[in-house]
Amino acid sequence: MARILITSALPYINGIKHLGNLVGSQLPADLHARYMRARGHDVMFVCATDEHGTPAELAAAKAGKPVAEYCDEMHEVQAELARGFRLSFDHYGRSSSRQNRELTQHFAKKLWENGLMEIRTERQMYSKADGRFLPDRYVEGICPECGYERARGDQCENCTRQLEPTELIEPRSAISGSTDLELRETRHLYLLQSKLRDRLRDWIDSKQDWPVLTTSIAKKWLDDGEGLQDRGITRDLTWGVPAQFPGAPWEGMEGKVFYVWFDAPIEYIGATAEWAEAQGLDDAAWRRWWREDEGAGDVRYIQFMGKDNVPFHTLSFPATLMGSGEPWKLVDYIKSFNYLNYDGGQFSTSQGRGVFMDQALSILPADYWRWWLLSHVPESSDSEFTWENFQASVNKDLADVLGNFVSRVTKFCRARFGETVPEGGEWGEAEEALIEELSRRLKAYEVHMDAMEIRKAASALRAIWAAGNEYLQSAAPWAAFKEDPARAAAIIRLALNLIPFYAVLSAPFIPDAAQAMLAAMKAEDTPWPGDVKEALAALPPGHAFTVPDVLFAKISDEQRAEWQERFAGKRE
RNA sequence: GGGCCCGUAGCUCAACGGUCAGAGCAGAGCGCUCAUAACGCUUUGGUUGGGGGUUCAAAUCCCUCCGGGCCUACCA
Repeated sequence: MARILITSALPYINGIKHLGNLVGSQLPADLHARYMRARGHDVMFVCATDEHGTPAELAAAKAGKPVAEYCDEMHEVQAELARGFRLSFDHYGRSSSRQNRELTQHFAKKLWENGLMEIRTERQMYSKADGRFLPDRYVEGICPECGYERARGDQCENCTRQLEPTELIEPRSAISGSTDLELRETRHLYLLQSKLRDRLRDWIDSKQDWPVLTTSIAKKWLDDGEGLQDRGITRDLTWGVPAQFPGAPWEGMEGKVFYVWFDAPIEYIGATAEWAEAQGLDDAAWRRWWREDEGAGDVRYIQFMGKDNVPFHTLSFPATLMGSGEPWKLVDYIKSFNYLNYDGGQFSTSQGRGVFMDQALSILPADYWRWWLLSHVPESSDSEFTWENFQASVNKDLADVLGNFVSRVTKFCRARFGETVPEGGEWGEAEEALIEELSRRLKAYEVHMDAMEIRKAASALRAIWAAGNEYLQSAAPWAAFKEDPARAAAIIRLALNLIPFYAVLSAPFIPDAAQAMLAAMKAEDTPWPGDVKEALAALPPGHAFTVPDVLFAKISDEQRAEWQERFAGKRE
């Protein structure tokens, strides 16, 4: 039994996420966690809401609430949606937790002691009307290059030129519109990543099995221009982890907080600590997942994230862990994803274009979305959601191939033999051939699932479902029943046994339907199949079952058209 | 400006430089009738964005053009 630590990129607290966000980290992470648990491994799967930073403060202000209260509410909303999508976190934490605050300050202390931080003075735009320093992109003005009137302080969207906020003509606050801005000096802690460049490069170079998408982004940052840059890791905000610790030697850091990108990944550890507390366990329980000197030596750590998150996970966070000088567990494998597009364009939170997690669950059960999203996950390049494709995939794969298989088998048996597994008859060549085929396909499925090749795994799973229909068609129990009822009984006994077999294999993708299949067959304790032949004899003659309700209803053309219209843009 | 990625059948996607470029869906034909008008079998369909080059051999490597996307470190 292996020990596997799985983390998904943290969803930002600010608002409900769309399906592109879901499929880019949390959903594939859940698939892997469920699969590994099913294979008997010891899994720790954590995620959390990422709650600090300027956007959270602004969103709270817009909602007219104190930021802490806003985060309390939004955390619960996101946690509920995660449950709705059946994301099987061992713990869904919060980056604003006590545990994360303590860990973040601990790492800062160690980095300072190890000479990897320093205080630098810089000048930054301050808005008197807003009473806050403005991050570059929160300063707007006229682009000095092209005259575009809504250029941001980091870059002009129109001509793509990179800018400094001070270059903008008639600069104003993007928050209030106020033009009462001034440059003020402010002091910040910098993480001296440049000192860790060689260690980071050696570490990246040792990861031969990482996808190019991951290593190329990391190397770009390591080698581009003057190489890896030092990063400011504090901000002039009130909401966040105070840039302090007892006895901190940082004069002038009072009232400042750590930058959200510094404390957010530390919350992976924090969430595990929160888990221990919630379970009533001591610190050793979580440290055995994270400290190589306290039991994490045999842990395999896998991170799931969108490609935009890669630099922080290949460089910044490892720099924090390495720089501490303590034996913290570094990631072993990073599974990163491209983007999911929506019907010819991008998902857009601001324009309400695309389907958001709450909306998705309001129109269809989680399994429909899970199946489509996972079987089309953007692994090798950006992929595309269209309603036509969604409807076709769900109707064909889930309703026709799998759902209808369960229906035809259970109903045939009920009509001819009653609601118990029939006895009599022998397995012959057709059954041996099926077992051989399923053994081969199961092996392929496991190989792809182990390798996190999700689309290939989905395809292999579908082929396993289809094999049941092929078998039934050629064995034709309805014809055999007229001549040789015992033969029909043998066929149906095998077909009934395929249902729990399918349920167990499918559970990582479609957990609710799998549960319904197992419940109908009264076989909730079915384990992952070792030997296919044995697995298909698990339900003995005389075993009672029930005919389940329709597992997957089809999506009609009318529904598809309505949803297509409803989610085209401009969310109310 | 710099860097990276992508472009393959009507659609969504596969293919270590090496058998006639594959699969699912859609389309066509046949079969079956247990089932959610479901299932099975057969089948149509591609000058791999254009052009050039390297090679015994190119979807794959190189150059170039066209089209689309991403990143560029203070949104996260």
